[in-house]
Amino acid sequence: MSWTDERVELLKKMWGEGQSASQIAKELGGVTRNAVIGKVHRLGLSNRSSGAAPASTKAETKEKPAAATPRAEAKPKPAPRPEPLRAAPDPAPAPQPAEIKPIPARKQIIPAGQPLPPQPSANEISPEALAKVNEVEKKAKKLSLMELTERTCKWPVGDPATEDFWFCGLPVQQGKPYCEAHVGVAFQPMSSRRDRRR
DNA sequence: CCCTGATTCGC
DNA sequence: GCGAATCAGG
Repeated sequence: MSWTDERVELLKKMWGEGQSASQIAKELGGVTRNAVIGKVHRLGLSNRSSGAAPASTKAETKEKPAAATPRAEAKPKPAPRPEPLRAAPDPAPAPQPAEIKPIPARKQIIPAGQPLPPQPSANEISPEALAKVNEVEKKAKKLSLMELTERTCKWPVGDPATEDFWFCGLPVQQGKPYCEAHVGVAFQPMSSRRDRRR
């Protein structure tokens, strides 16, 4: 893959929105996060500070005081970040890019991708599996929607309409959207579902 | 371990 | 210009 105008544009857009290099890489496809980062630097649109807030979980600015790298020795590192001139008082803290509106006004839509959340309905599920879940939920990482990744259990817990709502977040089972315990209640073998009829 | 961005340097 | 390898850190 090469950096066509379209791809560069998407890169700029996503980077501007605070997306991580790896997320951008996945979106673009055919490139690694390294490639994305490299491109970002070459484009000179490194520091994401345009008066906008982090927008995402992690979006800090790293500072390199002087870490002695084994290979290169002399590294001219003058001004890390100028940003002096510009008398612009501009008190407005939130510029509003006018395009990023991930979450509309909606009430509380649950999350996710596609097959997700069947809350355990207390019945129809093997007692063992239920016990397991209840046990695991205590150890859950209680992630917010934004914190979910491909490797975190996406099992929702609690009432979305309440503050007491979170996602399990434990390590998922290979290829599944949930952790082991939740996979247990999410994927019922047809056989065991039968005769459990109340 | 998972992840983040930053930098270097051979291609 | 590109990006893997590496570094530094959360």
